[in-house]
Amino acid sequence: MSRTRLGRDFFAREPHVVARELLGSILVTGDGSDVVAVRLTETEAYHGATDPASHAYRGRTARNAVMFDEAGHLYLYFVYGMHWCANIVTGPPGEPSAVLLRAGEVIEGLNVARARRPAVHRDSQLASGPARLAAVLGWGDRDRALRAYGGDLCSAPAVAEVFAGERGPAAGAVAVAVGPRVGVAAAKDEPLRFWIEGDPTVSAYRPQVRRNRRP
DNA sequence: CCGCCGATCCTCT
DNA sequence: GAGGATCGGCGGG
Repeated sequence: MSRTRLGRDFFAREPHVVARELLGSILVTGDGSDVVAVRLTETEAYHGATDPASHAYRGRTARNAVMFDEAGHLYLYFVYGMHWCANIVTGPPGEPSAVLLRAGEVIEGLNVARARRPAVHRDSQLASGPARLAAVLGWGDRDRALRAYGGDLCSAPAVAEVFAGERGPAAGAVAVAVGPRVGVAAAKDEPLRFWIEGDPTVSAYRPQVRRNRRP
């Protein structure tokens, strides 16, 4: 079966538009016996320099430089000292916007995915969260992530391998739900998180909580 | 099922 | 120094 690859034009639009239309599309990594394909079921939009929750809010740095680059680039962001999250740069051109890939359904390479997520009991939980999704795709630890990007995580080399899906909102096949983003303290009530209504692979909602650290 | 908590480390203040 | 775009384990109801 041949799949239509999403190109730069698809990604070079407002992040909330891309985030919504990305639902149901298929992200593929690996080759040969390593192939894993995920149908995206949950995304979040980050609106460039005007969005206080965006990593580009305080201007360009070495770490967020890729967000100022061309739309379509997939990059990994290291969070909480141990997890990686996959994002795709979006437009409009000149604005450092991005879409965070929050969850998906593994539709190819189930055994590879299970091996990368040994603690999981139900397949619907394999990629039901941004760091879980990244792990399933092979970017769950530092070595793998570095290998995937040739040592420079902040400048992904190419347009992400994302293909149009048949079970997405574009085909009218699913209902899209919208709500607040997860895990962000700033602008936390903005409805910029999109997911496929009723899909079991969507992550459980965890409202942002501020916690005291140990003394 | 729900809520709390520790782990872990890099970046920017 | 502080504080994350998180996850999984544990304890209680």
